[in-house]
Amino acid sequence: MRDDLLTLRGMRNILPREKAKINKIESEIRRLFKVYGFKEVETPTIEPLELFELKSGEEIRHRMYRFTDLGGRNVVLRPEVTASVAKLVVQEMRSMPLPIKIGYILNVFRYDEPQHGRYREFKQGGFEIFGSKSPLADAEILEVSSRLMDSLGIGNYYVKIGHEGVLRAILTRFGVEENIQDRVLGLIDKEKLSEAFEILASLQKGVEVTELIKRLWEIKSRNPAEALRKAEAVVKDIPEAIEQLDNLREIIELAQASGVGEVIVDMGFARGLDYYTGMIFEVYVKDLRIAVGGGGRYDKLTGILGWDIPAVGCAPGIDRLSLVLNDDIVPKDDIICLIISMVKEGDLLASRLAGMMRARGIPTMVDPTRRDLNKALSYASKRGFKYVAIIGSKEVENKVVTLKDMEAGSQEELKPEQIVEKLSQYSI
RNA sequence: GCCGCUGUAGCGUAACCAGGCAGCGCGGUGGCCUGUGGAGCCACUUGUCCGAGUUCAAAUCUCGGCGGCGGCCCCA
Repeated sequence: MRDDLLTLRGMRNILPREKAKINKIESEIRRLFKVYGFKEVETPTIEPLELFELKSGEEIRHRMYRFTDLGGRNVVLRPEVTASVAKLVVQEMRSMPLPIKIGYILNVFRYDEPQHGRYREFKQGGFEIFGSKSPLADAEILEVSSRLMDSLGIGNYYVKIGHEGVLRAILTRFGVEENIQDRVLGLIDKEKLSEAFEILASLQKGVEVTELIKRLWEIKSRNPAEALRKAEAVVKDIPEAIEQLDNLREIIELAQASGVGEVIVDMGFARGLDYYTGMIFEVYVKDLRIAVGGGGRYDKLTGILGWDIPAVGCAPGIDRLSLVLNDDIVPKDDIICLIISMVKEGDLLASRLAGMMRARGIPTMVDPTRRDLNKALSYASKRGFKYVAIIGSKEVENKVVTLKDMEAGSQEELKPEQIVEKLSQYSI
């Protein structure tokens, strides 16, 4: 293989076994689209650079595949889908009744260093609800994320949940501007608290705000009620923050009522995307360090694009789900019968039989090689086919086909119609 | 962007530490064997990631690049 033609770093070929798992995950996601009323859409792979400069956050921004197209436009391969879908809704769906529920399954591109579960091209599913501020919408997003895990048979997962509104309410109370808030939350997200505090200190915001954030940041618990109680005690003098906490409590209660699995509340949790305004979460599988999905509320994003409606959504990571999925979740599907025509005069009968089988939906293959019967049987054996249909000069003469059961080793001479009938139980 | 491990045929590996003819298994192709001997036998197929350095001699030692795997960061 010429090494200048090798697959690019971070890109990969997806082989049949892996692809079958991915298909399984996608079909579960599409089933949930229908069960929950999300309409699937597709957005362009290439978007204007500006779309993601707006609110996607520093982390994603400097990992974009960006280039100038032949028309001189600054463009990127989408690093995420939410901004595109928000734009789609603003651009195309202004006359639709709210709420608008949109789903997607699309590939995205980020120029990260590849490692376990991280590629430069990967696939996300997505569930987005536009036009509702209600905690019911937040809870539904948590519910559908959780339901996907259940329906894929992934039991050992938990949801890490936080709320950017609480932190933002505190910062707003102390007069910190929004773009500074984005930076501070970004640093808190990276657990670089001291750097976040340096920014606040340089703005002369006093020690009180850093103290509040620090105490809030320390609250992490598997017991949501307990975490919320502690958080309330911290922000008791800031009504706007209390309001946000109440919102989080309501969301968690609704989510648990609908059957969301284990929840861990983390008040110091922020996310790298700047557009989040409220509840945020990530889904983790135990024993795997990386998130298999995430999401949150982003009430300001569509406003920037020209239609001010609240929104909440999530994105399951299809490749990462595949990583934790057992191979045996996908049924083996393979050819049931290999038709071997040993002489040229048998080809016509072979074609006729193959046509009849396939019309009935029986997975059938005609051996196209005209090799020794031994080798053809060897091929069928290695591939695990259930039956071979042998057509030689003897069969042509008697207008029959020898059907051999590869597992039992037995065989019988049958008319083509009889073979179709016998194997019709395998039709798909 | 940073760090660690690693790189031998299509795949899996031996030889590497301690420099001296690159070997094996699987696969693939062709042939032999009257059409079921799903086997066997024979033959063929293809390789030391790239580039410098040390050396009489480099798959082996050194350096750099590239790739793979993994970790940090971030996420999906």
